[in-house]
Amino acid sequence: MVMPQSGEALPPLDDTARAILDAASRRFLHYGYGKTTMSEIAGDCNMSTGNLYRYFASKFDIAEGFVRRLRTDQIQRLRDAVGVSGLSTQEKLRTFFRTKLKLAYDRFHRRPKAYELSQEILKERPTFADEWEAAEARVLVEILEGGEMTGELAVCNRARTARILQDVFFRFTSSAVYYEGDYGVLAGELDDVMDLMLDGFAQRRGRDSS
Amino acid sequence: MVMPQSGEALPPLDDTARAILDAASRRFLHYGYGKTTMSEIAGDCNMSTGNLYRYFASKFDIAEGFVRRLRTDQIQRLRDAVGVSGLSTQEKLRTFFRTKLKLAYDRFHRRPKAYELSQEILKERPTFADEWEAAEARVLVEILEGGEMTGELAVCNRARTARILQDVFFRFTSSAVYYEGDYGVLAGELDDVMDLMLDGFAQRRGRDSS
DNA sequence: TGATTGAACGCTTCAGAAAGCATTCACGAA
DNA sequence: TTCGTGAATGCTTTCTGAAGCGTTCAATCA
Repeated sequence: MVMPQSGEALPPLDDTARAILDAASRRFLHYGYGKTTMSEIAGDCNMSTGNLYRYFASKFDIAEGFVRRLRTDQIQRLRDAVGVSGLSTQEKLRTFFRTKLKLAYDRFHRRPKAYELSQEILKERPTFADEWEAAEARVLVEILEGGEMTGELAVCNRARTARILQDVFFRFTSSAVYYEGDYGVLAGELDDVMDLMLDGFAQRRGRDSS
Repeated sequence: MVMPQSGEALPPLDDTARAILDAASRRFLHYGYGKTTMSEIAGDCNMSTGNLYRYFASKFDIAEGFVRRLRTDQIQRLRDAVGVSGLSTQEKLRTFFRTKLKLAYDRFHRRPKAYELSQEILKERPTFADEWEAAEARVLVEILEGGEMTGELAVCNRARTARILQDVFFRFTSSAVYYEGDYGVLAGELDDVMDLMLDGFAQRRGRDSS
């Protein structure tokens, strides 16, 4: 088996690798990263510590694998949320960011260990963080594309527009806010921002078509 | 003399209090909060440590005083920047946030100790942080008022709009970004966001006047 | 009476020793 | 050749006692 390198895109996981990740995930969720030891993970899988290193380059990489799953799941949920039929492009954009806020807020309050670990990994591995942002941007670009096809939107540069959207809603995906903020208030502010945003798009469409 | 309580709005400072704050500021800037001792501050002012507590309730309150000065200065700079004559309302809004980004970015890189201390105090004293946000919002509200008077803008709720603006540009005032981000890139993204924002306002004005 | 002092108190930080843990590697089993 | 082991290694965290520092207060000064 090829030793996986840090940060590289993983091929579909081995059974053993998956077992390791499962065991580690359980422990990370209950006790957190710091309070989980490699021996414990190995013990849960009935193997020795040394063998873990045949499947993951380091403990931190196991954690990255854990977060990668969360991330994949989250992107999928976002896709599902905006994929329901009958949504206009504007509704899709709103749903996207509402859902993202809700998922982040819930995870922050209901699975603090998972949230904390995500933040840690995203901070230590900028590449990985970029990967996630890019994956989200891809979903946004698809929404924008859909909007252009139906004529609901006129966007000159989709990737750039996606980036702008991510900038604009940054506050609602930034942990600092979750400590204090009541969810309802946050969601309300998000809607206000979205309204202004959409008016901006409307203005641009109007200008282009004139 | 009345013992000042933590967090309360300070009356214009006593000469002695100002001397303490001056001495403390010098030390905070050079050595940081942690490496500055109360004896050193007292020594610089030719007084005993005990006497410091007649003017400030705690070391942390001295630091708050220090940050309060920075904040006041920053608000003044923002006012100056948007106050130059001949600026349209849209240019004022752009200037406001460009200036804010520039000030924060510069302080982060040129006076890291001051930046760090600001962050710390703002985190520990939510009330104080709110005060700052409110002061900024006041400047924004004034800009918006000006825009309404000249008919450049149509805003239904000024305070709320100011809040939306603060939300939208949150990313550019959030420290996480300064580590990595090149200033030019950040400023460019800020402009992109501002363009969309202003289009949103334009759309609303158009809709109202129709 | 109001301002100031500096020693005393107890919490926090720090240095150095001890323990624990991530990681490696030489070796064995399938 | 692949998978797996578990003791050895050395980095990191934890522990503990001592030093340092913020804070208080009874006493002194003007």
